[in-house]
Amino acid sequence: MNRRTAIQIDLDSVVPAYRQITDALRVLLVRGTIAPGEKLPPVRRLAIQLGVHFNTVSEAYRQLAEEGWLDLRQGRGATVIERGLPLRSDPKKLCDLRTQLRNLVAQMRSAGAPAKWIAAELWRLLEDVRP
Amino acid sequence: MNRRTAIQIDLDSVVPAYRQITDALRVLLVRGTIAPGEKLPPVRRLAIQLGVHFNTVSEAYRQLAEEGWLDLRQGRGATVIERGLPLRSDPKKLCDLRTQLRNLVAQMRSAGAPAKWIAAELWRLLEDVRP
Amino acid sequence: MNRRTAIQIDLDSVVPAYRQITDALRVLLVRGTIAPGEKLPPVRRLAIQLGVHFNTVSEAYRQLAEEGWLDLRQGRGATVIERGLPLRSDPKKLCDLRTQLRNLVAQMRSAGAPAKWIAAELWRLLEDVRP
Amino acid sequence: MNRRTAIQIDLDSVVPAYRQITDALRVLLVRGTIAPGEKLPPVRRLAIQLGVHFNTVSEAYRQLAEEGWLDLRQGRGATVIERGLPLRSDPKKLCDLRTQLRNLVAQMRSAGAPAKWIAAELWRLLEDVRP
DNA sequence: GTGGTCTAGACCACG
DNA sequence: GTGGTCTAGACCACA
Repeated sequence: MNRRTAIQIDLDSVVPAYRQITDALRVLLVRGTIAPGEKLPPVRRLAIQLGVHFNTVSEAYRQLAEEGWLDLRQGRGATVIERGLPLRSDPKKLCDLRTQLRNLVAQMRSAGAPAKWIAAELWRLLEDVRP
Repeated sequence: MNRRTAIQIDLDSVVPAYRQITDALRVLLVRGTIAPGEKLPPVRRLAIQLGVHFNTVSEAYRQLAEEGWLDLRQGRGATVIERGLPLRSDPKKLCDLRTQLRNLVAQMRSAGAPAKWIAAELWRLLEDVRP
Repeated sequence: MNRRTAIQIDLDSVVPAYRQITDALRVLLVRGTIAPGEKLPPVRRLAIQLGVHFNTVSEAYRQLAEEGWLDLRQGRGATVIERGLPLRSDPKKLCDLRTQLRNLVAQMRSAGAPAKWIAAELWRLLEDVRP
Repeated sequence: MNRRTAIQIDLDSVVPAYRQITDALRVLLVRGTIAPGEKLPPVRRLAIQLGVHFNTVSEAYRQLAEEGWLDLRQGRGATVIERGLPLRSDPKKLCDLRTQLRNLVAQMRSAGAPAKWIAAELWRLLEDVRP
């Protein structure tokens, strides 16, 4: 994990630290910036880098392991699992995420974002993620 | 509020009831299904319909009032404010929502959704909202 | 929860406190000593009674809720769910428990327990549980 | 140790490897499948067979030696000790194992196992062990 | 006043 | 030296 994959978190945010870490790493994983076979830094090291308790990083890793991104074992570190996208599809979760997307779009519109702007944002995100 | 604008909530969901109500109403407001000038049902009536405490509905209305959708003066019920989209733009909030969108897209990809599917979903949502 | 259902835990045991609580309560639930519809004491009160942190009790309740014994909601306490035995059967878990039983019996034999003694113990347990 | 006494472990299990080995061997020892006077395979050979570090196997052997099953003197391999069942009885340990049995039975009932099924399982295990 | 979340710290398990 | 467990304490969400 080098400069290319550095992540940053905001301890003053209402979003819990562990979730910020999970989210940041998931983006890097989806995008392929962190490739299968690579090892993530040890929980304690990353914790020091980010200025958080190691349990906070640990929780983030555990969640990504549950999502099928990491192989996480005692004494063996955290390794990114080899697998191609699309991963195993989880219909129930997808339905839930679709609802979240609907609500998020409504919030964006409510906050004054034009439909065009939202569409443009999404294009950027999907291109980012495509390869 | 008639059949067209009926909303439904799931009391067993992990999403708190008041947020389900806020979200559902916001979608209807953004879409224009509930038009400016209309009155929302009285807190107590909607509460009974949904099977929740009236404080729960009250909280939902308050939040929508804060977002600029409702006029909530004492004893006069909740009236949808007259205003055209786009509303006042809130850059800080938009930035935050953009981050949420990024993470949501990563989660969808992580859950096995093809990029095309995500794009199609968003299309539907934006068209739904335009007219 | 009265004298009949009082439980006791040993803080010096190698078995974690939360598991001792889960185990003790599960026995009472299986046996029917704590009946469906009853309310368990609030986490904080039981915690004080047992001399542990409320999170410890909380974890125990959560686990029992996952097993389908409790309805556990914010602000509404912990209520024993109405349902008849046998509950929904979980084959994978049962297979795992069978393996555990096999190993436990081997350990008992290894510790010097005659086969007859083990059988007698089990009879007592099953009779206890039957109604 | 031949085909009859081959053991298998699951490296993906939550149960640590060394415990799987201890448990599997103890069952064979209690059952008499591995007889007194026999030699267990050398630590390194078994480790390779099972795909684990030899320390893992070593730990398993040590534990069985503590339980009085193996003679483990340096350079002479692991020999099964001559002794008849019942072995020296350890009341304190038995009490603990009885508690474990009680909790295991409750878990089985909780997972949907009928009392009859549990009894049948135990029968099989005890008969298996008797001869 | 209920249960729940998040983070912290001491200690353990495993390789 | 790796990740993991258990308990604690401050604070939050909900009714």
